[in-house]
Amino acid sequence: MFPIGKFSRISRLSVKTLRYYDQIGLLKPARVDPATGYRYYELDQLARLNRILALKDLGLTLEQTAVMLDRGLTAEQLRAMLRRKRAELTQAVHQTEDRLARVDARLKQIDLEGKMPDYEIVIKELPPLNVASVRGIIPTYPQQGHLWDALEKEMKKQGVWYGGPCFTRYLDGEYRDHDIDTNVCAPVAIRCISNGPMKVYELPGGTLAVTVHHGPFTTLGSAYGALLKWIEENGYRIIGPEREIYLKTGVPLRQDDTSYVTEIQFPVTRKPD
Amino acid sequence: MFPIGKFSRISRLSVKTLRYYDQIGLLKPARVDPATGYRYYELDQLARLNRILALKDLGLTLEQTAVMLDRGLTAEQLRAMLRRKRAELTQAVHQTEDRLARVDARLKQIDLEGKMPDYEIVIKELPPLNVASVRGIIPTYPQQGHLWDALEKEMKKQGVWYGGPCFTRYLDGEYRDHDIDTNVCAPVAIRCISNGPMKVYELPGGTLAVTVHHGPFTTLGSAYGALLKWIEENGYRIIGPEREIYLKTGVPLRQDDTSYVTEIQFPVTRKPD
DNA sequence: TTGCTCCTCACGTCACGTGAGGTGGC
DNA sequence: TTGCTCCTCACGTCACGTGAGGTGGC
Repeated sequence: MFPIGKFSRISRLSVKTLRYYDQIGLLKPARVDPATGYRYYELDQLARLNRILALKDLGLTLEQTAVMLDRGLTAEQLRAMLRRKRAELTQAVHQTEDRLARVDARLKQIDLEGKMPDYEIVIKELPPLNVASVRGIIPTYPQQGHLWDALEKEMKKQGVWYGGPCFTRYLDGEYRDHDIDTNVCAPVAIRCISNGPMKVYELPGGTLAVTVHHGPFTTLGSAYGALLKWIEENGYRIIGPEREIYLKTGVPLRQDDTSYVTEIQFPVTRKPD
Repeated sequence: MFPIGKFSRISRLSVKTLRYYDQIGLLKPARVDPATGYRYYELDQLARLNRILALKDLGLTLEQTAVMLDRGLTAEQLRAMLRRKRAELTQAVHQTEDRLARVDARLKQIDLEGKMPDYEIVIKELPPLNVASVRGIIPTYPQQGHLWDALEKEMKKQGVWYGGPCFTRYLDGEYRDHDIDTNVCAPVAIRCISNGPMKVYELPGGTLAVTVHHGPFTTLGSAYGALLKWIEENGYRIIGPEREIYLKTGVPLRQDDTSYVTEIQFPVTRKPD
């Protein structure tokens, strides 16, 4: 019978850890002196302790470890648990590798430009979104006013309110400086219906690479440039039309208003390695 | 000016998160109503928020993020910070991959044998250890009694006490069944000196693959087998003589006492990928 | 007035580590 | 008696999430 200190030296676990394992019922001492509360362990308990450490080492939580040790698991349950762990770990490896790639991209950029980037890019998961929208071909980017007018008119007619900031989607799938296939959108509650040029549908959710541009529309190009470069350098691939979200604009709309705020979103997916 | 709920929807961060960032001073609202405590944010703050998320995304803690944003860091400091992060992440990837390999080894084993292994193997880091020891060539493993006698005699003469369980090291570096180069050791406090056959020295610390055998010395072989198999399968390499630690023995020593407990340790290192 | 939004505690998470303050055993 | 070991709280960690209980604004 070893008091906790000796058993700690034998097992090379801290006394605190042994007490904690006692507390959560993972490894109870063989005997506890009822008068003093002293814990006494047997060498036999090293077997269980080693099993605990081995499972912990595989990445199981202490609770999962307790379950595995105390409910006699079948080989099949064991396999299932380990397979789940395997999937988790594989994903963790990928996530960390992605992160590493982003750190590397930062380092490279600092070496080139000696400073933090002008645009911060973030990956976000967005839920699906119900929108009312109007689609049309516009001669140049600034000339989309009539699409907005048509959308607003129909929304007013149906008495529908905006459920968030409006945005435009560019559907060509490549950069064009004229005759651009454009889709102006307003988030709405679900109770409005397609009518005339206005279509109501659900935009699917998913993974988006996002940045925010503070400044006039005339300099939006640099935000696009930074975002596209980032997507390329970090091993993502664009899988759908981008969205340009007008977080702050004004009436009348001016192309060179420096107080405007615009968010750009590209749906992306990781390139396979 | 947006109250916290609207700003939450724009930034796609939870209200709780925004309040938390306020609390730790990472992102204060542009204005707080002194009467109601209501928080109000400006769109301008999205710039800082995105910078925060981007740095968090690289794996910095919120505290490190705050440091980077608030102390104007030089490009050099920035680089240093990111390099440290890089090293951390690289190590994390390796650790997770190792873990994955261990889970795979388990799965394979379950497929083969349909159960948990008889021996649990754990990797441990041990500190250096001062030992008194006697070395000699013994005809077979059980015949090491005279080495122990010599060690005990000299320790008694110097009045030295055992500082932990005794152990044997086998120095041949390969398996032999006769004429084994053997080193019997007792941990001691530092204040004893080499004399005659007894040598005092410091055993270096390091990484060891460890298992515990519960049973007689006659079946120690299966513990060795399991441990060596594990080392092979998990991509480690043996880099020194193993230690056989006698956690529980008896007087007189019996080869077939089933209550004995013995720990086996192999110094190892990861094989390079 | 009714909902909705906002507020501030307080507690939980995970696997322990770090004291503080006190007692038992040789 | 002096050290050493052991004990039990209580609190901290990290980045929030989850209520409870209450108030402000339209």
